[in-house]
Amino acid sequence: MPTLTLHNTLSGRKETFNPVDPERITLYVCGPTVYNYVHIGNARPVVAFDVLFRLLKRLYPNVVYARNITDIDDKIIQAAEENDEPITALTQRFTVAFEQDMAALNAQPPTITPHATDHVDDMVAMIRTLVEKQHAYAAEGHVLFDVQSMPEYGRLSKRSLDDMLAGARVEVAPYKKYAGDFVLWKPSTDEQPGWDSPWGRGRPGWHIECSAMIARHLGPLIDIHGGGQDLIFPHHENEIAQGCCAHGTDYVRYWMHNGYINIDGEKMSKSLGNFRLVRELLKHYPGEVLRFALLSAHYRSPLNFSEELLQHARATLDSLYYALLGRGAQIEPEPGYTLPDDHPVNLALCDDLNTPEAISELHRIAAQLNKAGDADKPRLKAELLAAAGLLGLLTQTPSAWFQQGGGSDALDSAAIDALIEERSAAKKGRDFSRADAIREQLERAGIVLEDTREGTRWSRRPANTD
RNA sequence: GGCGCGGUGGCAGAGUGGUUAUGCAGCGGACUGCAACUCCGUAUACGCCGGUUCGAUUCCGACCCGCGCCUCCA
Repeated sequence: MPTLTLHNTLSGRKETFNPVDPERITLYVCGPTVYNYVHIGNARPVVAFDVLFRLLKRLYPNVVYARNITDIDDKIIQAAEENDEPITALTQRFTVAFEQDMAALNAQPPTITPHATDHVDDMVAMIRTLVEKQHAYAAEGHVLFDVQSMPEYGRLSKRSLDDMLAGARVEVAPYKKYAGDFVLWKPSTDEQPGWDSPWGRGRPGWHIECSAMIARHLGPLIDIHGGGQDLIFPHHENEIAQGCCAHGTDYVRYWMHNGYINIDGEKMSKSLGNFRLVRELLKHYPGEVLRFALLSAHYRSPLNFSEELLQHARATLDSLYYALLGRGAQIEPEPGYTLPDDHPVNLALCDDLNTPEAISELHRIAAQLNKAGDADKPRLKAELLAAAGLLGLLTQTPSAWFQQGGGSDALDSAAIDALIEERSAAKKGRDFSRADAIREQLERAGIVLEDTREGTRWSRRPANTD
């Protein structure tokens, strides 16, 4: 079995992965707050950690992957108010939308999808423990975590308390003992959603849900916790504080954080308003193109998101699907093929998810397949499919890939086939001007023809490819 | 101000103490009725200055530039 190395934010370097229990690998990734459709930046961790999930399942017999749904939050309350809609209707709507969007990106569902509102009791219990252990205190209906009670606080984000407060831009609430203390529980007004607690009716702070749900479903100490770099501080730092202080143990062995998606060199974010919704992008590009684009750079690097990136991703997938399609008779992949452990794609992914390296290996296999004699093609096709499958790519049949799309006004395949037949007859009679006229006619409708030894085949070219 | 990350050929993007990343685009060929696909060949690189070394894009130090975080954010 190849060695899996992962970049750990705690140490700032790649480390060999040593699980707490090889019989039960535990992975947690921060999921969405469901008050809107998700943007492509939200999709990056989902796709990156989906590759990790697939890889871990290859390496270990039992992998438990949890990704939460944050369905209680002040932004949700505000959005529901603006829509004049019950909170649960709003959160259910966007939870379903999120799951649809991620499925379109070929991301496998996690093993567990815990919802924050199903775990308020767990959160209250955990907060109570923190108060008992004197890591938290109640003040004016709030409960706050006392960061000064934890000497290690700041270890993940590599900051001292003094450094953090030096640049603080936020007003300090009067009920805080110390400016860096963060909210575990806050009071609700009668209009706001709330739950009963020892500190009165209220609702949880943002960070406590992940700690409580991890403890409930995965245990006090887990193997891997992932998310975007912007969660390192404060969210994950505070999770560590809650988890370590409540359980008296370590919290997470390996912290993994993906880089940002940029637009024109600037971070894409909800607050800057320069985001691209996955749902919108899916109207113009197949989900696999978005997935490929997200995997074309290493997960920790910034990724500049642009039309050009997506066009390139589509063209590259075209070329890989061409290799699967072949140029003559259809090739059946060798049955029962399994990717060897020392396969370059497997090794690339085991090296901290080096997806660009893995993709370059896909090109190498595709080139071999294009050149191979008939005897070698089934094995190479099976190899390409298995290697790409580890990345969640090339999961469609080539003809489905090339013929997908086409709006309601597009030619149906029967009409296309009829024109192709007419063109073939014209070619046979050496009437090339008629044959070319049909090629041009179809081209205007977004259909590209290719002549092969086995006959003519067609594919849809998106109108926005220029 | 504090802390962190990064600067690779026209573009995207890996990697390495000494021999080709890879893809796209370019150039030259082969194939093709036209085309597409494919194949063969080919040019272009490691921000700047020092240091260590037989040898540095790769290690160390300074500098320049860009980006991010410092309690909304994937």
